[in-house]
Amino acid sequence: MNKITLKDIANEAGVSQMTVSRVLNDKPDVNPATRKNIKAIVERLGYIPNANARALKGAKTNRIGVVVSDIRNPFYSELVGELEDIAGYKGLSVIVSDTNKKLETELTAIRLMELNSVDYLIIAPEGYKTEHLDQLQKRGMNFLSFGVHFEDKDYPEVWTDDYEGGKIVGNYLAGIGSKKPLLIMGNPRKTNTIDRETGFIAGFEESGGNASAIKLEHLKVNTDTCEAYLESELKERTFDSIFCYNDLMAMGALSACRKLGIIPGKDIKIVGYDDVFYANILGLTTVKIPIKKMLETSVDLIINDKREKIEFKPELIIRETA
Amino acid sequence: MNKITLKDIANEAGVSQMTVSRVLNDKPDVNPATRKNIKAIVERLGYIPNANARALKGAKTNRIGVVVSDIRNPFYSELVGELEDIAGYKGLSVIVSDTNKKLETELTAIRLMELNSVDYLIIAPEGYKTEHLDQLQKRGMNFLSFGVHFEDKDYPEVWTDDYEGGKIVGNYLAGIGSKKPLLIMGNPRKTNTIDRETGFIAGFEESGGNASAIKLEHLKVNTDTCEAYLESELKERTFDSIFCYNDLMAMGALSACRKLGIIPGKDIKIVGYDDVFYANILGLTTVKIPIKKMLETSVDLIINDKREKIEFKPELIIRETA
DNA sequence: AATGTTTACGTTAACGGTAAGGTTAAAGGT
DNA sequence: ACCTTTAACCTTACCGTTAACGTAAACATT
Repeated sequence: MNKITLKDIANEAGVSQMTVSRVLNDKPDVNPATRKNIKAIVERLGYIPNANARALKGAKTNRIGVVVSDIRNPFYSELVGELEDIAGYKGLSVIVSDTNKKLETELTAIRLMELNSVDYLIIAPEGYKTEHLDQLQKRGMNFLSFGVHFEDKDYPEVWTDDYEGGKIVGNYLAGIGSKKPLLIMGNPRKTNTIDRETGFIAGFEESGGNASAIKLEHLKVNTDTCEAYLESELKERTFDSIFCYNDLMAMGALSACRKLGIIPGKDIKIVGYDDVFYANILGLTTVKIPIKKMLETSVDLIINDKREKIEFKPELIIRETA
Repeated sequence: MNKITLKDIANEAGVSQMTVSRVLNDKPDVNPATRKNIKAIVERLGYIPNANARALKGAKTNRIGVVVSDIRNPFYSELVGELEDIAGYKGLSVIVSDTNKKLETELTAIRLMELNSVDYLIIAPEGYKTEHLDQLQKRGMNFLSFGVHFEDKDYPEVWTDDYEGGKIVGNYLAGIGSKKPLLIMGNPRKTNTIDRETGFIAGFEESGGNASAIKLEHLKVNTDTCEAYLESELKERTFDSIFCYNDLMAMGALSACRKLGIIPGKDIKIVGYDDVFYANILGLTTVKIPIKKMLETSVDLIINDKREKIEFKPELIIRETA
């Protein structure tokens, strides 16, 4: 690769490297004329400062890391996309890593981030374990937990009220006359799952539903859609509505319906979670998470080192499937 | 952040930094016993080598960059996801940047990559301009153009035959009796667009269609779906099939159909391009691009510095919408 | 005229790692 | 017993940048 260094600029301008460095970092103690001249040379030669050398000196790298569990899940790819927008405006590079069940654990993903010396780190924690987050905190990493709330920890966090999210769905489905809902949830050890479940049950009862009629299933989330399961299950019709842990699973349900000739919204009610872009395309009723605002808040918190916990509220988006 | 350095390991082991370095890089001239001991200490202390210092010395950073135009487009997020899988196995970190029309151009994205001293760079070029790619080549960057074929350039490339892709759709739609197809394409200056168009026209005629009946529209790609356009257009029914530049646009068409009560596959034929995950969910007939194989090939080419151009063949996936 | 003050630089050392070359003690050869 | 070889280290210098400190000249102050 091309190697234009500070030295080259300094030689060209007839000054020391330090003076160039000062110009580049907008520091004082430089004659305005010299400054202007150096800037012109930098421009002309197309000099790009070496981020590695900077990082080595302990200066900011302007890199922000995100750890997500599956970039192919639209919720996360939208998250990354939004973050890139926001970060871009602030001159930050985004480094993405997904934990991707196969080999990599969240821990190795985090190591990767440290390796690349990110200034900030946003983690959408997959699990319920917090050891690695505790470690991060001890080591002084400027990170934030996104989407998951750890009651007893003092990490900075930005998340949505999952209990409330479940509840508005429970209220709604009971309200439109569902008697036997099926909940297709994800990992039962995640607080997100538990909150959405218990919220749903509470809401369903509150609006006159019979909680004991609720059927609960825990399936793998992500790209493993619940399609296969549903195909067999849908035939028996032991339920009249489905509430899915996320839109991806709901899309699996929609797909199964289509194959079986069951019309969502009419024959069966289906509700997802996340309000992903495709939910709109598909007419999927879902729970919207204000991801853009949450990310703006997250970036604000993290770059200004505000150690706060901020909860957002979800919102029911009613479309055609329920 | 925690700062365990080579020096710390060296002190602990009672050897010089260089010896530790040799162990870490699997180089010779170290006593097996010493090597074992050092490895144990490294493990125990959880030492992570500083990638910046390495990069500064001109060593490999093990970072691979990808430049895509919109991570929210499932084609690209799947691309990134696959790449992370492949790269992960090889111990590479992936740095993502999207060019994201708003501010950032492809050029700044590329600069970002240089800034972060990636060893390799995969670019899915948005435009038809090649100056920045030429520059990259001159500067000796190890990059590869993904998905776009530049006939007269000698960049390494991996792409699919877009002409063929358009042609199989043209053949197919004429074959199932479409008389008046509508093509909804993207940027008319991209070779991808042109090839898919001309391929379609050729295929349509080849299978007995009347090419002059084809209606052609160029709309913005990406998240700006063609929904609004279609809603008004679909009412008049001046066409009996739609071939979209990509699945995202086809999903917009599907959505418009759903809102207007038009049944895809029955009332109108719809074909997309890319065979994104959601195409399967939606039953969308589309053209499949062997993205996984292409990426494996890309990574192989780029890390082994093979300067080749490799073309892949697309495949028609027939589902319910056509 | 001698002494502070300010401005605009330059010098040095360090960040953490590695390539290149030097050093030492033991082993081997004659 | 002396020389050569080799294994297994160590030392030095440098990658590009910047913090901290140093300094010379210009100007102001008494």
